[in-house]
Amino acid sequence: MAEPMYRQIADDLRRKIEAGELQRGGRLPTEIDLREQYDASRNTVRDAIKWLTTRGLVETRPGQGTFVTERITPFVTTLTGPPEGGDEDVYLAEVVASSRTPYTSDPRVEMQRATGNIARALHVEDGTHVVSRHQQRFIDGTPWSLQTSFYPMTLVNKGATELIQATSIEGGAVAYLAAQFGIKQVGYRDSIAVRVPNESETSFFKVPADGRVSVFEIYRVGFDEMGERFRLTVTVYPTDRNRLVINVGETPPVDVQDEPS
Amino acid sequence: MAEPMYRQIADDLRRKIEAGELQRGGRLPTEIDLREQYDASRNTVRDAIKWLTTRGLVETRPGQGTFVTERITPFVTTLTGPPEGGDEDVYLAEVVASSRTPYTSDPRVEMQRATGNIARALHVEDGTHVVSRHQQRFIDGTPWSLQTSFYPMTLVNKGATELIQATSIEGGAVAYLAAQFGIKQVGYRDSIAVRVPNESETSFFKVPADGRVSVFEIYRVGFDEMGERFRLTVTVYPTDRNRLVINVGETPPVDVQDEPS
DNA sequence: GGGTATTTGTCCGTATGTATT
DNA sequence: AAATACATACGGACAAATACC
Repeated sequence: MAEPMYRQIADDLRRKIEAGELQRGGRLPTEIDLREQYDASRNTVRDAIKWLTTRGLVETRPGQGTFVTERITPFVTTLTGPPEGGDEDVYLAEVVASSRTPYTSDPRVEMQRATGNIARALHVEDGTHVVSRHQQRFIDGTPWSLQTSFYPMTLVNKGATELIQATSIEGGAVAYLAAQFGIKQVGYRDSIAVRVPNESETSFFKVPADGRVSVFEIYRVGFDEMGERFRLTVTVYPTDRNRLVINVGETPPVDVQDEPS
Repeated sequence: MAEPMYRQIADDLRRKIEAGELQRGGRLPTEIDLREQYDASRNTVRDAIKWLTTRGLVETRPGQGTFVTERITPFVTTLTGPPEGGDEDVYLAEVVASSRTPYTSDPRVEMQRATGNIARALHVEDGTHVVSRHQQRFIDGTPWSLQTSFYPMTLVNKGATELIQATSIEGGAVAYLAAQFGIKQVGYRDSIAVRVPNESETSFFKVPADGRVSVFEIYRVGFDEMGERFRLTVTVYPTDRNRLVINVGETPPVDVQDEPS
């Protein structure tokens, strides 16, 4: 018995799913039925289902059954854009171009002390005062991303008071800082990691609480003309419904069939 | 009883881990000990451990025990580079710069027919003949990425016979095509997704077979001066040991403390 | 190398709770 | 309210991997 029984059951079910014997979105036999079908105990059948669940092949719904997961048509986010641009405008342009309806919540603004990653990314001392602006973004009503931007409090002291208003900044904060204070963004750097979502993220994105859907965590640091870091934006996207795109050099426009499936 | 018992146990253990009561890399009490400690059954304790395992907080080793996972110092891959550059040289430069030792296997070369994603990405008909070159890459002996490049067979017919040699191409395939055949890469596009690794990937990367560590899958399409797609490179990186970086505009060099942890 | 103790992995059966139809 | 289906929890038995003597 090289393979444990629950793995054999899982592999057989996976084969049936991939062969199309079990349709996308379709319901699997109940645990009791599978128990008889494979001559195993219900717990062993559940182990097999759990194995498939971890791999995102099926999902269970109490009272209803176990279902083959449907493929989500991914939303595409392009990370490369004009160096002087903020994130908001790029985001809006893309979403509108794909004829979807975006919605961004009003920001929750907080005064904080930068610690750990935040301080390191902004190149400030641990404990430095910063403004954080946190927003939720939706597309067609689906929760899409959580975004938090951090600005050194020194910008506010210099008069950039819009940063501490709990309303969206017309045209975006980056354009506001450029137009009003001459702080022009000449470049930015993104650092992309993948991690398990925390509790508030799972509840906002409505992903299963068992941590099998991970999230992209993107740190974007903006540089001004002196090479100083004047903002940090941390954006979190669920990996199950998002795809990131990067263009370098001369690239023709994306067309529909470019999307891998 | 809002929270199930196994969640309460898991939360308590997580708290102890995050508070430092259980050290990184340290061993948890045995399942039997935890069973007595929390006055639960061994299976319930195991459910709690499974919950923590899915979130990457602990890992189990048969015959040894359950351990708090250690943080892996991530390797950083910069996706933005010179538009005319291949991937190999950039990769080598980065690895050498961080004083690590890279190793790339000789390629496994196959003649294939492009289907599905491959055909779509190259903008060729389904079933078109292509050359695939598959390589394994290591850093300091650790498996780091799996890479497969696809080239239309028409390039070989035009004389680019190095593509079908099962040896590394000196200076990289992109430079070879530019120097010998005038096929200059003027830009490329990366499309980044996250998915669960398949069986050969879990075994190569030595990640747990239960699918809780996912992988980056990056499709890189190269464009020539006519805007045509002449190569596709698919690279897979485990997300637990890799971080991707993108630079746009003018960005100062990375320094050590930039690394989020 | 072999044997033994320890520890996690697999599998069973059963009972009860909770969500949905 | 009743039926259905998955979720939680218990206890027990044996297997497999590892460490240690």
